[in-house]
Amino acid sequence: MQQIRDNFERMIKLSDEDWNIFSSKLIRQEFPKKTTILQNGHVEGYLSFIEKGIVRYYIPSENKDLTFTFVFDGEFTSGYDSFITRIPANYTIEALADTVLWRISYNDLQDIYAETEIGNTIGRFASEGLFLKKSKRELSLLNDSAEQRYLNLFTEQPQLIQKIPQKYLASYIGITPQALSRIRKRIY
Amino acid sequence: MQQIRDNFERMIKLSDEDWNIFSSKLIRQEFPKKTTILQNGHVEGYLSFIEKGIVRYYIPSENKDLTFTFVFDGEFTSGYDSFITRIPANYTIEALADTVLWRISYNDLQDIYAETEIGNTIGRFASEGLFLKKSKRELSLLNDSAEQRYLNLFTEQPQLIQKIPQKYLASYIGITPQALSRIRKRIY
DNA sequence: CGCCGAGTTGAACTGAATCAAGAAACGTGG
DNA sequence: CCACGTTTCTTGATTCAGTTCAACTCGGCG
Repeated sequence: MQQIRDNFERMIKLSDEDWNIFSSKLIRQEFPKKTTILQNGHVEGYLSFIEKGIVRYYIPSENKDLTFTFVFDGEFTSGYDSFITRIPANYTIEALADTVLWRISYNDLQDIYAETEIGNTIGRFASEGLFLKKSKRELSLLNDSAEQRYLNLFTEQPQLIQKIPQKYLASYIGITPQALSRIRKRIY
Repeated sequence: MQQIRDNFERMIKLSDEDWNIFSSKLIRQEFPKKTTILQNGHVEGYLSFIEKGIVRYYIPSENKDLTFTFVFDGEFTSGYDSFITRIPANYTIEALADTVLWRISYNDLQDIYAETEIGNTIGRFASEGLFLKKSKRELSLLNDSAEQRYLNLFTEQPQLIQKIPQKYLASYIGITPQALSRIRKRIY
């Protein structure tokens, strides 16, 4: 839990009182490897903080899934568009490794928004952070070649290349597993 | 101005008092067609609301610019990543048509965040909206063909195709002007 | 009227998709 | 802890969408 508070306090000063209100709503939940955290077609009920684990977002499809996000220890995870809009998600979130989440429900978070000074500030910082992440990704998808995007993963997220099956990485980069295999061959 | 208030009130109830505090900080500013709103390399100083006009975001480059965003009447515009982080933007924002903005400066907005109950809520909604926009775009870039992305513009933003030079649309879609010309030929 | 940038068209080229088959790694039950 | 079956990864051949370079047309504006 201290990990979560530290994470917030990188952005904003948090009084003990505000923290107590917020943390009293957090629920700890474990997801073994390969289990589903949010099912495609359901409304996201939680904003979650990852104590430990890896999480993958993907759009399921008969031919092949489209993986578009990974999240790691120490970050927030949520089907955030669904969480905000209360529209069912068109993607599934699963644990790629054994994962431990601290979660706050939608209703509890709304209460905090309404009741505490700090709630909306936290919500704003979370949204801003997610926006920045997506902005970077947009430019990478428009500007960089597939090979460049793969190399970027090395510098930005080395854990990723160790721990995540190539077929998911390939999808995330925006190419087929075959193409990624050939890029790797070319590089080494 | 009423337009801006209406825009906020689609998201949230706004007391006259809160609105007065907020709107007292807004500055009206005009940008003739083809003028620069935010110059590459500068820190974004404003969050702006577009009363009238069209705005283009692009990364300048010797060979060819990369256009990655358009914004229209009735929406917010800002080099928001730069605005949040206070890091100089690596892109330029320009008026594609004669444009009228209502702007709030960074410092004034921070005061509002600090002083009013409603400030952070507004900031949160703005950030959430921008996040949703970028999320959609990510999936479109990963999932759709160039032709599909062009067709999507018809249904989602028909004004765009009328009013914006094809070379900018091509860049936004992620292809060359030549490729877009051929797609158009194929379709009609 | 002449110029210039935008758009179009053609030809050659390239990165990645697709289809297909074999090799390696993985996990599950005996 | 091994053996088997399944999934993942690799490699090859072919096809395709989009790039690049180049030449030409069109339309608007000085």
